[in-house]
Amino acid sequence: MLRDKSDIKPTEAELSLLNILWRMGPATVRQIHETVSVNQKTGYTTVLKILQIMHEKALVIRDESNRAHVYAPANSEMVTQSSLLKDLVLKAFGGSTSKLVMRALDNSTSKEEIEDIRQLLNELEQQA
Amino acid sequence: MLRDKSDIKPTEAELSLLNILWRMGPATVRQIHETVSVNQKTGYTTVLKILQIMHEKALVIRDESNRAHVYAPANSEMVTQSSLLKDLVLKAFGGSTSKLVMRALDNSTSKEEIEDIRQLLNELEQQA
DNA sequence: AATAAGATACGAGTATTTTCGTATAATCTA
DNA sequence: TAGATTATACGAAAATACTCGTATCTTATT
Repeated sequence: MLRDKSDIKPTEAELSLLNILWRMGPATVRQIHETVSVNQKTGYTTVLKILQIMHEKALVIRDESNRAHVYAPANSEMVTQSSLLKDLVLKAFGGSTSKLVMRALDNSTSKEEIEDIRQLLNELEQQA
Repeated sequence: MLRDKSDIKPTEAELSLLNILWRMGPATVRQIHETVSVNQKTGYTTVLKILQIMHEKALVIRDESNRAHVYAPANSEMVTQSSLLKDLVLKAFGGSTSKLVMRALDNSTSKEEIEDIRQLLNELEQQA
Protein backbone atom coordinates (compact mmCIF):
# COMPACT_ATOMS: atom_id res chain seq x y z
CA MET A 1 0.00 0.00 0.00
CA LEU A 2 1.39 3.34 -0.99
CA ARG A 3 2.00 5.87 1.69
CA ASP A 4 0.67 9.37 1.61
CA LYS A 5 3.15 12.15 2.29
CA SER A 6 1.14 13.15 5.31
CA ASP A 7 1.18 9.63 6.63
CA ILE A 8 4.85 8.72 6.85
CA LYS A 9 5.66 6.85 9.99
CA PRO A 10 8.54 8.48 11.83
CA THR A 11 11.39 6.26 12.97
CA GLU A 12 12.29 6.12 16.65
CA ALA A 13 15.00 8.75 16.39
CA GLU A 14 12.67 10.97 14.40
CA LEU A 15 9.87 10.56 16.88
CA SER A 16 12.11 11.58 19.75
CA LEU A 17 12.97 14.81 17.91
CA LEU A 18 9.32 15.44 17.12
CA ASN A 19 8.53 15.09 20.81
CA ILE A 20 11.06 17.79 21.56
CA LEU A 21 9.63 20.09 18.90
CA TRP A 22 6.08 19.65 20.15
CA ARG A 23 7.25 20.52 23.62
CA MET A 24 9.54 23.44 22.72
CA GLY A 25 7.90 24.85 19.65
CA PRO A 26 10.01 25.83 16.61
CA ALA A 27 13.70 25.52 17.37
CA THR A 28 17.17 25.55 15.88
CA VAL A 29 19.37 22.48 15.59
CA ARG A 30 21.45 23.79 18.47
CA GLN A 31 18.47 24.14 20.77
CA ILE A 32 17.17 20.73 19.83
CA HIS A 33 20.57 19.18 20.32
CA GLU A 34 20.92 20.74 23.75
CA THR A 35 17.60 19.30 24.79
CA VAL A 36 18.41 15.88 23.41
CA SER A 37 21.72 15.96 25.24
CA VAL A 38 20.05 16.14 28.62
CA ASN A 39 19.12 12.49 28.31
CA GLN A 40 21.28 11.01 25.57
CA LYS A 41 24.74 11.65 24.29
CA THR A 42 24.34 12.33 20.60
CA GLY A 43 26.54 14.31 18.26
CA TYR A 44 25.37 17.67 17.01
CA THR A 45 25.68 16.61 13.39
CA THR A 46 23.68 13.49 14.08
CA VAL A 47 20.75 15.59 15.17
CA LEU A 48 21.29 17.89 12.21
CA LYS A 49 21.33 14.99 9.78
CA ILE A 50 18.17 13.46 11.14
CA LEU A 51 16.41 16.80 10.88
CA GLN A 52 17.57 17.12 7.27
CA ILE A 53 16.18 13.69 6.50
CA MET A 54 12.95 14.56 8.25
CA HIS A 55 12.77 17.65 6.09
CA GLU A 56 13.15 15.53 2.96
CA LYS A 57 10.39 13.26 4.22
CA ALA A 58 8.27 16.29 5.02
CA LEU A 59 8.03 15.36 8.67
CA VAL A 60 9.22 18.84 9.56
CA ILE A 61 9.17 22.22 7.93
CA ARG A 62 11.98 24.73 8.31
CA ASP A 63 12.51 28.41 8.11
CA GLU A 64 15.75 29.12 6.28
CA SER A 65 15.57 32.87 6.42
CA ASN A 66 18.22 33.01 9.08
CA ARG A 67 21.54 31.26 9.06
CA ALA A 68 20.45 28.86 11.75
CA HIS A 69 17.42 27.15 10.29
CA VAL A 70 14.39 26.94 12.50
CA TYR A 71 12.61 23.59 12.48
CA ALA A 72 9.00 22.88 13.30
CA PRO A 73 6.82 19.77 13.11
CA ALA A 74 4.93 19.40 9.87
CA ASN A 75 2.03 17.74 11.64
CA SER A 76 0.51 18.27 15.05
CA GLU A 77 1.18 15.90 17.89
CA MET A 78 -2.45 14.86 17.68
CA VAL A 79 -2.33 13.94 14.02
CA THR A 80 0.88 12.01 14.48
CA GLN A 81 -0.41 10.16 17.51
CA SER A 82 -3.54 9.18 15.60
CA SER A 83 -1.45 7.98 12.71
CA LEU A 84 0.78 5.87 14.93
CA LEU A 85 -2.25 4.40 16.65
CA LYS A 86 -3.89 3.59 13.36
CA ASP A 87 -0.76 1.78 12.31
CA LEU A 88 -0.60 -0.23 15.51
CA VAL A 89 -4.28 -1.09 15.33
CA LEU A 90 -3.72 -2.55 11.89
CA LYS A 91 -0.53 -4.41 12.65
CA ALA A 92 -1.24 -5.77 16.09
CA PHE A 93 -4.98 -5.58 16.77
CA GLY A 94 -6.50 -6.89 13.58
CA GLY A 95 -7.90 -3.45 12.81
CA SER A 96 -10.00 -3.25 15.95
CA THR A 97 -9.56 0.00 17.83
CA SER A 98 -11.71 -1.11 20.70
CA LYS A 99 -9.52 -4.14 21.21
CA LEU A 100 -6.55 -1.83 21.49
CA VAL A 101 -8.35 0.43 23.93
CA MET A 102 -9.42 -2.45 26.09
CA ARG A 103 -5.92 -3.87 26.10
CA ALA A 104 -4.48 -0.51 27.05
CA LEU A 105 -6.75 -0.20 30.04
CA ASP A 106 -5.54 -2.25 32.97
CA ASN A 107 -5.72 -2.16 36.72
CA SER A 108 -3.11 0.58 36.90
CA THR A 109 -5.63 3.00 35.44
CA SER A 110 -6.53 5.57 38.07
CA LYS A 111 -10.01 6.64 39.08
CA GLU A 112 -9.48 10.03 37.50
CA GLU A 113 -8.45 8.51 34.22
CA ILE A 114 -11.44 6.20 34.24
CA GLU A 115 -13.71 9.16 34.79
CA ASP A 116 -12.08 11.15 31.98
CA ILE A 117 -12.58 8.29 29.59
CA ARG A 118 -16.22 7.85 30.65
CA GLN A 119 -16.78 11.49 29.93
CA LEU A 120 -15.31 11.11 26.47
CA LEU A 121 -17.46 8.06 25.77
CA ASN A 122 -20.54 10.07 26.65
CA GLU A 123 -19.56 12.81 24.28
CA LEU A 124 -18.87 10.38 21.48
CA GLU A 125 -22.21 8.72 21.96
CA GLN A 126 -24.08 11.98 21.71
CA GLN A 127 -22.40 12.85 18.45
CA ALA A 128 -23.32 9.52 16.91
CA MET B 1 17.56 0.65 29.48
CA LEU B 2 18.27 -3.02 29.08
CA ARG B 3 15.63 -5.17 27.56
CA ASP B 4 14.31 -8.28 29.16
CA LYS B 5 14.17 -11.41 27.03
CA SER B 6 10.43 -11.48 27.43
CA ASP B 7 10.14 -7.89 26.31
CA ILE B 8 11.81 -7.82 22.92
CA LYS B 9 9.92 -5.69 20.45
CA PRO B 10 9.25 -7.64 17.27
CA THR B 11 10.07 -5.95 13.98
CA GLU B 12 7.32 -5.44 11.43
CA ALA B 13 8.09 -8.60 9.52
CA GLU B 14 8.26 -10.54 12.75
CA LEU B 15 4.97 -9.14 13.94
CA SER B 16 3.25 -10.16 10.76
CA LEU B 17 4.42 -13.74 11.26
CA LEU B 18 3.34 -13.68 14.90
CA ASN B 19 -0.10 -12.60 13.77
CA ILE B 20 -0.29 -15.63 11.54
CA LEU B 21 0.81 -17.94 14.33
CA TRP B 22 -1.71 -16.54 16.76
CA ARG B 23 -4.41 -17.08 14.20
CA MET B 24 -3.32 -20.53 12.97
CA GLY B 25 -1.72 -22.01 16.02
CA PRO B 26 1.58 -23.91 15.76
CA ALA B 27 2.62 -24.29 12.15
CA THR B 28 5.43 -25.30 9.84
CA VAL B 29 7.37 -22.88 7.70
CA ARG B 30 5.49 -24.13 4.67
CA GLN B 31 2.11 -23.45 6.22
CA ILE B 32 3.18 -20.06 7.40
CA HIS B 33 4.62 -19.21 4.02
CA GLU B 34 1.43 -20.24 2.27
CA THR B 35 -0.58 -17.96 4.48
CA VAL B 36 1.80 -15.08 4.03
CA SER B 37 1.65 -15.57 0.29
CA VAL B 38 -2.04 -14.84 0.16
CA ASN B 39 -1.29 -11.18 0.70
CA GLN B 40 2.38 -10.65 -0.06
CA LYS B 41 4.84 -12.22 -2.40
CA THR B 42 7.70 -13.39 -0.21
CA GLY B 43 10.20 -16.16 -0.78
CA TYR B 44 9.98 -19.32 1.24
CA THR B 45 13.49 -18.95 2.58
CA THR B 46 12.76 -15.40 3.64
CA VAL B 47 10.02 -16.62 5.92
CA LEU B 48 12.27 -19.42 7.13
CA LYS B 49 15.09 -17.03 7.92
CA ILE B 50 12.88 -14.66 9.84
CA LEU B 51 11.51 -17.53 11.88
CA GLN B 52 15.06 -18.66 12.62
CA ILE B 53 15.96 -15.18 13.79
CA MET B 54 12.81 -15.04 15.88
CA HIS B 55 13.85 -18.30 17.43
CA GLU B 56 17.24 -16.85 18.35
CA LYS B 57 15.49 -13.87 19.89
CA ALA B 58 13.13 -16.20 21.71
CA LEU B 59 10.10 -14.67 20.05
CA VAL B 60 9.00 -18.13 19.00
CA ILE B 61 9.57 -21.64 20.21
CA ARG B 62 9.87 -24.58 17.88
CA ASP B 63 9.38 -28.30 17.95
CA GLU B 64 12.22 -29.98 16.08
CA SER B 65 11.08 -33.52 16.60
CA ASN B 66 9.94 -33.81 13.02
CA ARG B 67 11.84 -32.83 9.93
CA ALA B 68 9.62 -29.85 9.33
CA HIS B 69 9.98 -27.79 12.47
CA VAL B 70 6.79 -26.57 14.05
CA TYR B 71 6.83 -22.99 15.22
CA ALA B 72 4.69 -21.38 17.89
CA PRO B 73 4.65 -17.94 19.49
CA ALA B 74 6.71 -17.68 22.66
CA ASN B 75 4.32 -15.15 24.14
CA SER B 76 0.59 -14.78 23.91
CA GLU B 77 -1.00 -12.21 21.68
CA MET B 78 -2.17 -10.42 24.81
CA VAL B 79 1.29 -10.11 26.31
CA THR B 80 2.74 -8.89 23.05
CA GLN B 81 -0.02 -6.38 22.50
CA SER B 82 0.48 -5.01 25.99
CA SER B 83 4.19 -4.73 25.41
CA LEU B 84 3.74 -2.87 22.12
CA LEU B 85 1.24 -0.53 23.73
CA LYS B 86 3.54 0.18 26.63
CA ASP B 87 6.26 1.06 24.17
CA LEU B 88 4.01 3.41 22.21
CA VAL B 89 2.71 5.05 25.38
CA LEU B 90 6.28 5.87 26.36
CA LYS B 91 7.47 7.06 22.97
CA ALA B 92 4.47 8.98 21.74
CA PHE B 93 2.18 9.74 24.68
CA GLY B 94 4.58 10.91 27.36
CA GLY B 95 3.85 7.82 29.40
CA SER B 96 0.15 8.51 29.73
CA THR B 97 -2.03 5.55 28.91
CA SER B 98 -5.22 7.52 29.24
CA LYS B 99 -3.99 10.03 26.66
CA LEU B 100 -3.46 7.14 24.29
CA VAL B 101 -6.87 5.71 24.98
CA MET B 102 -8.58 9.03 24.48
CA ARG B 103 -6.71 9.58 21.24
CA ALA B 104 -7.66 6.15 20.00
CA LEU B 105 -11.33 6.78 20.56
CA ASP B 106 -12.91 8.86 17.87
CA ASN B 107 -16.24 9.30 16.21
CA SER B 108 -15.82 6.11 14.23
CA THR B 109 -16.23 4.16 17.44
CA SER B 110 -19.48 2.22 17.30
CA LYS B 111 -22.17 2.12 19.96
CA GLU B 112 -21.32 -1.48 20.73
CA GLU B 113 -17.69 -0.69 21.22
CA ILE B 114 -18.51 2.20 23.50
CA GLU B 115 -20.67 -0.08 25.58
CA ASP B 116 -17.96 -2.73 25.80
CA ILE B 117 -15.46 -0.19 26.99
CA ARG B 118 -17.89 1.20 29.55
CA GLN B 119 -18.36 -2.28 30.89
CA LEU B 120 -14.61 -2.71 31.24
CA LEU B 121 -14.28 0.62 33.04
CA ASN B 122 -16.86 -0.51 35.55
CA GLU B 123 -14.99 -3.70 36.20
CA LEU B 124 -11.70 -1.86 36.61
CA GLU B 125 -13.25 0.54 39.06
CA GLN B 126 -14.58 -2.22 41.24
CA GLN B 127 -11.20 -3.86 41.45
CA ALA B 128 -9.51 -0.64 42.58
C1' DA C 1 40.96 42.49 7.08
C1' DA C 2 42.13 38.35 9.42
C1' DT C 3 40.83 35.02 12.44
C1' DA C 4 37.58 32.49 15.26
C1' DA C 5 33.12 30.70 16.02
C1' DG C 6 29.21 28.53 14.48
C1' DA C 7 26.20 27.04 10.86
C1' DT C 8 24.78 23.59 6.93
C1' DA C 9 25.91 20.00 3.53
C1' DC C 10 27.61 15.83 2.46
C1' DG C 11 29.86 11.37 2.28
C1' DA C 12 30.63 7.38 4.35
C1' DG C 13 31.00 3.94 8.09
C1' DT C 14 28.14 1.05 11.18
C1' DA C 15 24.13 -1.41 12.67
C1' DT C 16 19.80 -3.52 11.83
C1' DT C 17 16.29 -5.55 9.08
C1' DT C 18 14.74 -7.89 5.06
C1' DT C 19 15.59 -10.57 1.19
C1' DC C 20 16.92 -14.71 -1.19
C1' DG C 21 20.29 -18.03 -3.51
C1' DT C 22 22.87 -22.04 -2.75
C1' DA C 23 24.57 -25.97 -0.15
C1' DT C 24 23.37 -29.84 2.20
C1' DA C 25 20.55 -33.18 4.63
C1' DA C 26 16.28 -36.00 5.10
C1' DT C 27 12.42 -38.23 3.13
C1' DC C 28 9.46 -39.98 -0.34
C1' DT C 29 8.61 -42.55 -4.65
C1' DA C 30 9.19 -45.15 -8.71
C1' DT D 1 18.35 -47.92 -4.37
C1' DA D 2 18.44 -43.87 -7.42
C1' DG D 3 16.42 -39.75 -8.20
C1' DA D 4 13.07 -36.25 -7.16
C1' DT D 5 11.14 -33.65 -3.58
C1' DT D 6 11.23 -30.98 0.46
C1' DA D 7 13.45 -29.62 4.61
C1' DT D 8 17.02 -26.55 7.28
C1' DA D 9 21.30 -23.85 7.54
C1' DC D 10 24.05 -20.37 6.15
C1' DG D 11 26.19 -16.51 3.82
C1' DA D 12 25.66 -12.46 1.78
C1' DA D 13 23.33 -8.78 -0.88
C1' DA D 14 19.90 -5.00 -0.53
C1' DA D 15 17.29 -1.72 1.99
C1' DT D 16 16.79 1.18 5.89
C1' DA D 17 18.25 3.62 9.95
C1' DC D 18 21.71 5.84 12.72
C1' DT D 19 26.08 8.01 13.57
C1' DC D 20 29.65 11.21 12.94
C1' DG D 21 33.87 13.47 10.70
C1' DT D 22 35.19 16.79 7.50
C1' DA D 23 34.52 20.41 4.08
C1' DT D 24 32.69 24.65 3.28
C1' DC D 25 30.15 28.72 3.95
C1' DT D 26 28.42 32.70 6.93
C1' DT D 27 28.76 35.68 10.64
C1' DA D 28 30.98 37.73 14.60
C1' DT D 29 35.12 39.55 16.87
C1' DT D 30 39.50 41.73 17.28
